[in-house]
Amino acid sequence: MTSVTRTAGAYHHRDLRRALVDTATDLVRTHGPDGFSLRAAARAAGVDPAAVYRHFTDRSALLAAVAAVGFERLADDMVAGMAAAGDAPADRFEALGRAYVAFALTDPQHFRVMFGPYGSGPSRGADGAGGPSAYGLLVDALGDMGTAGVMSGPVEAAAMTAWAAIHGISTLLIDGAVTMTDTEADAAIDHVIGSVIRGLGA
Amino acid sequence: MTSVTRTAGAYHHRDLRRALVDTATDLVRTHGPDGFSLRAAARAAGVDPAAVYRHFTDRSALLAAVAAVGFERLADDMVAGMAAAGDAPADRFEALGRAYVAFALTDPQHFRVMFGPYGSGPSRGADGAGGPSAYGLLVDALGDMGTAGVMSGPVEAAAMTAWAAIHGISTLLIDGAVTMTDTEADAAIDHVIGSVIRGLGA
DNA sequence: ACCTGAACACCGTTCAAGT
DNA sequence: ACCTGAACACCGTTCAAGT
Repeated sequence: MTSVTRTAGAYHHRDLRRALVDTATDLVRTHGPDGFSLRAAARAAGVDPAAVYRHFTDRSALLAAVAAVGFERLADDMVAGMAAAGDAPADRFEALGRAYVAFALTDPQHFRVMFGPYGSGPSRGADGAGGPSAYGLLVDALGDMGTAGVMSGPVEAAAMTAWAAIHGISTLLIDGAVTMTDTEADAAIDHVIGSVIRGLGA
Repeated sequence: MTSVTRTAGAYHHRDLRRALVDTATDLVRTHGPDGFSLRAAARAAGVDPAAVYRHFTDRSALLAAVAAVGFERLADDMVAGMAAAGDAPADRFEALGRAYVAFALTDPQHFRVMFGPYGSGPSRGADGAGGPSAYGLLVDALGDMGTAGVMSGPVEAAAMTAWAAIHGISTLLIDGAVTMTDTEADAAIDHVIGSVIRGLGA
């Protein structure tokens, strides 16, 4: 009898909420926010569409959960990039910026949901996983640069400006606002990141 | 008899294509790209949904036309801002940047369509009205700065970097990625534009 | 407590038919 | 040449009903 090993509350799904977020994330990454549907996510999870409303208030709440997953992954990528970059604050900041752009170019659809009308921004990433938020990492990296004397001025203002530049080049590239070859795009990324670091200079 | 004054081919609409673009633009500006529907645009224009396909291949083609209207308006705003700013190249560039951010904050839904998966970018603005494109204006303004000796380096690279910063702060502000008061937002815009101009400095 | 089934008011798109 | 009308396969959301 399998009923013996069955854990309580695991009749249809051990964790439908988690299953829905996982399948929704996959659907968004492959088909984009517009191609994504609540019904398709329910279908992929093997449940009736109405079952989704037991765990999310509506379609946009499910997309917000997908966005939160994205911010956790982005923060992870930034931490990994900084770890590989070494100890020099400017190097660590550059690695953080490159991880940000790389995430956007690797996973444009996910990135779009994170900054679309759904996800409530990068501070959201702190919830759930308990890790640092993407924005917190940026502020910390700039704070380290200030301490090391390779940056001047208030950290918050510098953070907004640096973030705007890095976010801007990311969105321009993934939205195809400008037609570029891969090598041209790399040069543009280099130029933006170099310009940001020079702009922060003490 | 009214039939005497009727012009040829004006039975149902003098220009259904234009009427559809106008109503679609209004719908996008009030309800956003997601709230917009081809059927609602047809309803507002007083025609059957199927009639839209006589003028546009599909829903996204209609949205692309809305985006093109947006790029024409953006270029107009930039020209007006520069005209009011005077003759100094750096002042004119600053006015251009401020017009860009102001457009995004005033008409966020339209701005979103322009840079979403639909509109094919700002170079599109050159078509139709015959006016200059938003990107062309940016490149020209930077070229003038180079001629005046207040900017160094290649224009194309500088244009991408400046555009990224200005576009970035625009999208971060309208997507609510960071929560700010109006005065904080103004300060952030000032900081970004100042940083861009300083970064261009010869 | 959690999920199903059927229903409602919408979509985008197609195609034959009207004028 | 341009538009209508009806149809198709989808949506998001709600609500009574099942277990």
